[in-house]
Parts: sequence; structure tokens; C-alpha cells
Amino acid sequence: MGDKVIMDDRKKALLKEIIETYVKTVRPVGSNSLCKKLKCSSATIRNEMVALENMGYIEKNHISSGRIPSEAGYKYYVEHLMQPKDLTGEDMLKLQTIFNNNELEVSDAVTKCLEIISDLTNYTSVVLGKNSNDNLLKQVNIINLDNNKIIAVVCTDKGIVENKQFTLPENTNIEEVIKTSEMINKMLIGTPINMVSEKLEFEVKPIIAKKIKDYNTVYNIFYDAFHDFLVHNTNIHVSGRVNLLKEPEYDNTEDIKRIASKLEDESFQDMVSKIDGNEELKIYIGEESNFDENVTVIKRKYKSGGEEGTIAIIGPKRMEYERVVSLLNYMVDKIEGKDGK
Amino acid sequence: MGDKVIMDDRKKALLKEIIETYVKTVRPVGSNSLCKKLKCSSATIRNEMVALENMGYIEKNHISSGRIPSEAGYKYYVEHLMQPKDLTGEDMLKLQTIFNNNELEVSDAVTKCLEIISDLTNYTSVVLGKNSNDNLLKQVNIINLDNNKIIAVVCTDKGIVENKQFTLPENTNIEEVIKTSEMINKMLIGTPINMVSEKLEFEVKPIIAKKIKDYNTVYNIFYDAFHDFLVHNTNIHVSGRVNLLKEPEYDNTEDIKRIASKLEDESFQDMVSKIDGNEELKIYIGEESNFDENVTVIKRKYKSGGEEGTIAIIGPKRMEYERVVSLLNYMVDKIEGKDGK
DNA sequence: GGTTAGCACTCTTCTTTTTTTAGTGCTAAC
DNA sequence: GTTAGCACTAAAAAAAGAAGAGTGCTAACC
Repeated sequence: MGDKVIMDDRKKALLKEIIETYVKTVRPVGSNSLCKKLKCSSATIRNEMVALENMGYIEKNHISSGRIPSEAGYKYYVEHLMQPKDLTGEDMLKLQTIFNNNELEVSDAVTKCLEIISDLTNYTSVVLGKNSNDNLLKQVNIINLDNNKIIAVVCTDKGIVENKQFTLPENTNIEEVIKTSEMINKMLIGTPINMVSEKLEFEVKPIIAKKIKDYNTVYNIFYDAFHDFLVHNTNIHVSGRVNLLKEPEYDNTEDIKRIASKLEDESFQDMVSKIDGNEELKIYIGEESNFDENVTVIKRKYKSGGEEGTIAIIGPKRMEYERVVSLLNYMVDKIEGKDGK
Repeated sequence: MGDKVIMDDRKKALLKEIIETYVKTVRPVGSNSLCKKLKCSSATIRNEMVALENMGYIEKNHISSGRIPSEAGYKYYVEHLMQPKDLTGEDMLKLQTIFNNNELEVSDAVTKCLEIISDLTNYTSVVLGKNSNDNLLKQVNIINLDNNKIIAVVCTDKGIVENKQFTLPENTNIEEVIKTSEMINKMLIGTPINMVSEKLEFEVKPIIAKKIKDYNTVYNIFYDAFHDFLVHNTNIHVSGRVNLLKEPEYDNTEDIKRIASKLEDESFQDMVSKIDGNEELKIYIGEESNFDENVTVIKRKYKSGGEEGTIAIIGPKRMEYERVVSLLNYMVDKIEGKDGK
């Protein structure tokens, strides 16, 4: 109990072995099966297991069952034991073929990657992308439809385009809207997209206030258009939802339905959104995942072209940590163009 | 066997009762439970049941179980027995609140409806929308980014906007692209969007062929942009995926996983796509559903503004047929603006 | 002191048996 | 044509038994 047992090398090796076996087999791991690997008898292993259990790294389902890793165990593994290996040739090859296809736009590449990762790993992957603030306003166009309807098209230097439709009040003069758009194009081009609203209010609004009587309506149109650009511009893609459902530990309808619900629910967007602190990669196990106590979420930031975001892999707690981490890192390096190619 | 038994009124009432009870309870229906409703003894009902079974409208799981409707039974019900009722006040109210919200654009309204239907019925709903061919070209804009990149923005009179990015070959003159876009804006405005490619080839291409040396590159850009507009512009929305999974008949992991797979698979887009013949509403039961033998799909066409498409409701075979049909019809009338409001 | 063989014990899982229950088909009487 | 009565069936639920995997502990071993 109160014993301060230290985590010696054999205990580490044992924990590593237990976790990696469990990841493969999804069965509680018994002392017998580890004899060869650890080069000692099952009795010795059992003794060590008791120690590991007291430390909280492994647990058992019932008094005479094999051991399974605890959440703390996985956490210890991730922090101290795992060694992200090189990608296998197979994994590497598949990824390479994607990136050699130059035609892909950034966000296509990310999405495509996502699919591949889901495919290779059999987990679910999610990407939450956002237009980064280094997008600069390139141009805003007004297109005049019938019936007092107009469309405002906003475009940035990174090539991101968004549009929004408005119905003008009866008495609004479309010409004035178009003139204002021209003014914006003269004054605000090159402004970081998140600063546009501000400049619109303090630089453009005062000017049009003098020239146009219904200036508030006109102002609001552009305000809305830019505002929408910022808000709307979070796009989320999910790939391989069912993969997760098919993981063998979810073998009852309860679990499956619960997880399927969560995967469809929009709220899981929040879950992906942020990596706390400013680490590039972070692993959230069980409770911490903010999604479901029976999963692990691995998040990885990326930033490329006009877009930045987070990729998240959702898998069972007995995830192939090493592989997924390698895969993610490799992929993001490619996307960010850090590989010199 | 060879008996030609006729479907008299009592048999009809019995079949209707069996189906509607089964829809509610999801349990095989026994003769006893129907005595009150049919006003006769269980023995009589059993006799009639034998007749219905011979006709193929009901079946039993094993020799001493109650009866469940067969696929043919559902089909008979849908064709002869059900009477789409008026919506309940509750259903009506929820729908009304959506439509009173004038700000919704068409496609938003459809999507919103979808969510409500999934919510009310606990089935899965899908909409496959397409820009209808009565969209006319309104305008095409070229936006010039750095690095030989340009964006082509295509807009129709119904206010649908699409954009596509291109990287120009080194030696292409951007001015010429812009000039061509202006020419298109003069010549092709008002052309049905599906005809634009053709006119582009036979009316515009010959002209630019004379003026521009690299005319093929320029032509291809616009060709691609318009082509993409047509291809891209099928949008599919799914709502309430999990609802279907939660239906009580899918009480084993097998079924749930299989159906979840199909719901995520893109191929189910094909399933939704068309209603054969030119009926407005059609019901596909089991095998016919083209999706899964354990579901029913009800499809309903709609057409509104610049968009047309099909709404499909996917539910268990023991679907609340009457309610769903009423709901769909009511909803589509509203969307199409046929209610005079 | 750490390591190991041996063994009783525990819990799960699988198989078999028994009981209960819902509902049928058929016969004979109304 | 309708109904009561009854033997019969199959499923589902509950109970009982057998097999297996793995543990904890003790005592002997190096």
C-alpha cells in the first residue's frame, strides 16, 4: 500500500508489453503469455503485476482475470514508454502517392489524408480547419440579382471565397451598395481578414455616412458579409465514422449507439477544436478526451496556405499510439511543406 | 393452397390492425390481443390469419408465434389500406414555425425541415438537391491572385455561386483570361447553366481562337469552371443518422454496424437519387429500397427556386407510413409555396 | 533477497437441462 | 360461420453443471 515502489526497468518493460499485447489482442493479458518475452517465470511476472497494479497502471476485471491497462497506464506509456517508429513502407507509400499529386489544393490534401489515415488505422479522423488570420482581403464583389436581391462575394489573397445573399429593403439604392464595394476595394485591400470589420466601421462608415442617406443598411450588409466570412469559415470533415464503431471493444449495442450519437452530434466539433497549451501534438486518453470515456483522441495542429486547423484521430483507448503519432507527424510535415520537396 | 380467397373487409381490417399494432409494439401480434378491436373471438381471428398467411401478407417466425407483416403485407397496406391523415397539431405547429421564419433561404429551409422530420419521426432523412436547369448564368468573375493563380467565380440568376481556383501556366497572359470573361458576360448571360459549356465551345471559342494565341488554355479554364459547377452542384444532406440505428428492431451489433456503414458510405447517394417513373412520392419497402432489406425508403420530389431534388426518409419497414407521407406532402407543399402564403 | 514451482481458489464462459410462457392448429359443439 | 377447449410447439428465461484461464500465496530454491 504505502510502499514507495520504484518503476524499474523490468516494470517498464512489463507495462509496455502488457499494453502492446492488449492493443493487439483486446484480451486481458495473463502472466503465462509473457514468460518468453520477459525471460522469467509467470510467478515473477505475477509479483511485478501486483506492483504495477498498486501503482495504478493496470487493473483486472475480476479476481482471477488477466490484466488490462488502466487509463493511468496508457498515460504512462504515452509519456515514457512509446517510441514513435518510422513509418512502415506500406504506410509511407500510400501517403506519398497523395502528395505527389500536385493538383490537390491544400484543403483537399488534408481531407484526402484524413481518409487515408482512417483507412490505414481503422479509426475515425476529423479535421477542423479555419481560414487563418494571415488571409488578406483581396476583393469584394456585389452581384445584382432580380427582386432587390444581391450577393456579396468576398475573396482573400489565399484564394478563399465566400458569398452571402441579401434582400435589400425596398428603398435601398443598389448603386450605392456597389459604390461602397468599390470604395472598400480601394481602401481595405490587403487588410487581414479579421481586421476588416473594424476598419469598415472606423474608416469606411464615416465616409459613406456623409454620402449616402441610408448608409446604415449598406454598412450592415458588408458588416454581415465579413462577419459571416469569419464565422462560417470553419469547416469540419469527418472520415471513417464507422471504423470506430467496428472496434472490437464496442461489442454491445449500448456502446455503439452511444458513440454513434456522439459522432453525429455537432458538439463534437468543440471537442476537436483546441489543443490546450501550445503543443503541436497532444494525446487525450479516456475521460480527458472530452468525447467519451472509452476513447483516446490524438490531436495534431497544422498550418498551411491560408488555412490552419487541427486533425484529430479518435480511436479506442488501446490505440496504436506509436503508429498514429508517426503517421500524423509525417503527414503534417508534408502538408506544411517542411520536407523540402 | 390453390384456393382463391378474396380479401374481404374483415381481412382488410385485420391486416391493417396487425400492421399498425406491429408498428407500435415491434412484437409479433397474437390473435388474443385483437379480439376487442375486431369484435370476434381469437379463434375466428386465427382462422382469418391462416387465410392472410396463405395470401402472403403475414408470416410467423416459428410455428407457435404471433404474426408479423410480410413485405407483401406492407405493400398491400401502403397501396390499399393506409389513409394519410391530417397532421397532428403538434407536428403541424413545429413545421409552421420553420416556414414562418422568412429569412431562410430555400436550401436552408429544406435542410431545416429534414432535421425536424428526423426529430419528429425518429427516422433518418436525406435530401439530395441539385441546381435545377432553370438556373441561368448571371455572371462570371475572374479574380487575380499572386503566383499565376486565379479564381473563377460563377453566379446564376437564382443566386447560386461557385468558385474554382486555377494555376495558370507561366506564359499565359492573365489579361486575356479577363477579357474572355468579359466576353462571356456579354454573350452568354441568361443562358441555362447546363447549356453554357456548349455555347462556350461553339460561340465563344471560335472568336477567341482568332484573338488569342494560347486560346486553348483560356478556353479550358472556363470549360472546367462551368463543368465543375454542374458536377459539384449536387449537395446531399443527411439528418438523424443515429435515429435509424436506434430503432428497436436493430438490436444486434451486426445490424447496427451494417446499417451504420451503409449510412456513411457515399453510395447511398445513388439510392436516393431517383424516383422511377414520374410519381411525386414513392415508397420502397425492403428489397426494393436499394439500400438494405430491413428498411423502407419513402422518397418525395420537390422543386423550389433554383433547386430541385429528392427527400428520402429511411426507416424500419414497420414505418409510420401514414404519418410520414402526410408530413412529407405537407412540407413539400410549403417549400414549393403552394399553400398560397 | 529475488525467483520459481506448486496448488487451492475464484470467476467467467460455455453447455446442458428444466421451467415458463405465448400463441398456434384442430376438433367438436353452438 | 363462430367459438370454446385442448394438445402441442418453440422460444425465452432460469437453473445447474463442467471446463478453463489466471490469480494469490506458500514454501522451496539459487
